[in-house]
Amino acid sequence: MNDLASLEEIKQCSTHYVVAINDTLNVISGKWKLPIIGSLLYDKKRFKELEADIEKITPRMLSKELKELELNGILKRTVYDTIPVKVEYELTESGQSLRHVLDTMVAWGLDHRQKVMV
Amino acid sequence: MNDLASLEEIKQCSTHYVVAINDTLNVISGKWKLPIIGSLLYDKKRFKELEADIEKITPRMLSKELKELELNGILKRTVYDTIPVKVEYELTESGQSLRHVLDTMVAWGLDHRQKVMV
DNA sequence: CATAGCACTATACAAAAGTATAGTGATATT
DNA sequence: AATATCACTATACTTTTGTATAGTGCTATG
Repeated sequence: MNDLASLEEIKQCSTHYVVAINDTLNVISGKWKLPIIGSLLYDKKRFKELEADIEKITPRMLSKELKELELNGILKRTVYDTIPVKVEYELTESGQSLRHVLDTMVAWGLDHRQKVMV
Repeated sequence: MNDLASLEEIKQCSTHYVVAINDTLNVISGKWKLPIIGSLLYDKKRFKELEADIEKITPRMLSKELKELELNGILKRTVYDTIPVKVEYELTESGQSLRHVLDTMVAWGLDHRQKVMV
């Protein structure tokens, strides 16, 4: 194994890392994803409940973000065949497992704020 | 302690959480922050080195992001009084400690990709 | 029969983030 | 004297992200 080959390996490896980090980032970044995930961490909720829970969000944004989160496998949408229809949103296993990532971010955020405020 | 009071406490507490998470997100989100931090994880580097290291970044973006990261206490800028001037960028302790957050994000990203790809 | 609630969608617009391209002022090299 | 290097900055532009406002089709209630 020469230096160039191992350099290539390092690059490919760090590329994989960056891809994985970006997968995670895409799921939680933007103005509304975190509030939505936060609101669903302990309960399933309906559209109107989310809308009431998350201050200032418009139905357009809520609808858009819910679709994206569903596509990304973070939440599950269930339509009940009642009248009027009832639609429920709940986190998937993946969505629930974000809790660990968020905890780590809370810890870093608090620690960093304390370091910077000295 | 009545129900309303404890609800208020929960809200305030989760607000603190959200603030801490956003502190962390602000430091790593955007197109170029992660590549820059990644490039500095193992070495201090000069402007031109970073520019060469990070494919397709423009000097405008590099300069802008470096400024922001410095302001946020993630990296330290050192100017050497040589001719021509030499400017070095290196991660602060806070910057280095991001490694743990990034590791958690890598783990979640890989795990999630595997779950979704089934 | 008007009004309200549910779960959204449509259209137009504004703000933020990122890109392209060129240029600065100092010195050093050919 | 022309060209190159370093560490950027300036200006104009495009793309992405988010906002504002109104409206849809359904049914239930007063």
